[in-house]
Amino acid sequence: MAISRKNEFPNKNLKLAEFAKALSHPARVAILEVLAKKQKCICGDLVIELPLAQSTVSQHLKALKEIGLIQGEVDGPCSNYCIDWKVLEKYQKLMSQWSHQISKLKKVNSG
Amino acid sequence: MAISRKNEFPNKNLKLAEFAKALSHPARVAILEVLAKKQKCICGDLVIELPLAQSTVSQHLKALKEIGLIQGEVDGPCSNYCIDWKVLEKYQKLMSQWSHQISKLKKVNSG
DNA sequence: TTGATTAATCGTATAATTACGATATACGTT
DNA sequence: AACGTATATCGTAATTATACGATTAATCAA
Repeated sequence: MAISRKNEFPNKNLKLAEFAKALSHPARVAILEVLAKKQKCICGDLVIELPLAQSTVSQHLKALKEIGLIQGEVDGPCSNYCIDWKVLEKYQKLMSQWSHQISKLKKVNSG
Repeated sequence: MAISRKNEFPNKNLKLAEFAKALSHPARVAILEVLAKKQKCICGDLVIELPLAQSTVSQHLKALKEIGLIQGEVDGPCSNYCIDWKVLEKYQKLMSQWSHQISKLKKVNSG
């Protein structure tokens, strides 16, 4: 992809894009839904629910963890995953504010 | 990426992921912002505003066009781009509903 | 201690994304 | 007709993402 130019964009855009990227695969959307429903669960539960191999699910979990949307605590041989609501809500607010900002500009222009 | 498994996920998740993917690069977020502000503009205007080559901007425009978020109409040697508000608002609603759905599950579990 | 279970990581293959320059195409102007 | 302008597309390179099997590591049970 040659050298990335992402850093030359404003930080707010970067943050929004980061969140969007986390949701840009249906598996990660599904993982967040399952975690929200079950409050917490282990990787194996997700492997049962999703049409993906264990290693692939683990990879998606890692991606969600890396931007802070979920946390994993070791519990014996398992890892209990759960949503970090504070972080998720921060990103959701960012997305919702962006949506409103965009929509407001529409009204300004058409009015 | 081997064979994609995306089609094995529910359609609602696919649609959300599709929208998220469109916003997963800060350049595309910025393009939508500029289009919202200016109501419509040509590719050259965006090239001035963004730290990217003309061909790269054109590629991002194509991606946004392919999922229907923007439209482009030929106007002489230029192309006038504008947001398709109906489509954008449909996606925004999907995102907002998903956010609420997730947050509601949090309350159910913690209450 | 041996064996079973769970999940993270490694290695790897393939595909998609991002970026740019160069070219092609289309239109307007002179 | 010839030239300039605007942009889409092509070709290409580098990077990142997605997917899986195999291995490793860690824990628990017998």
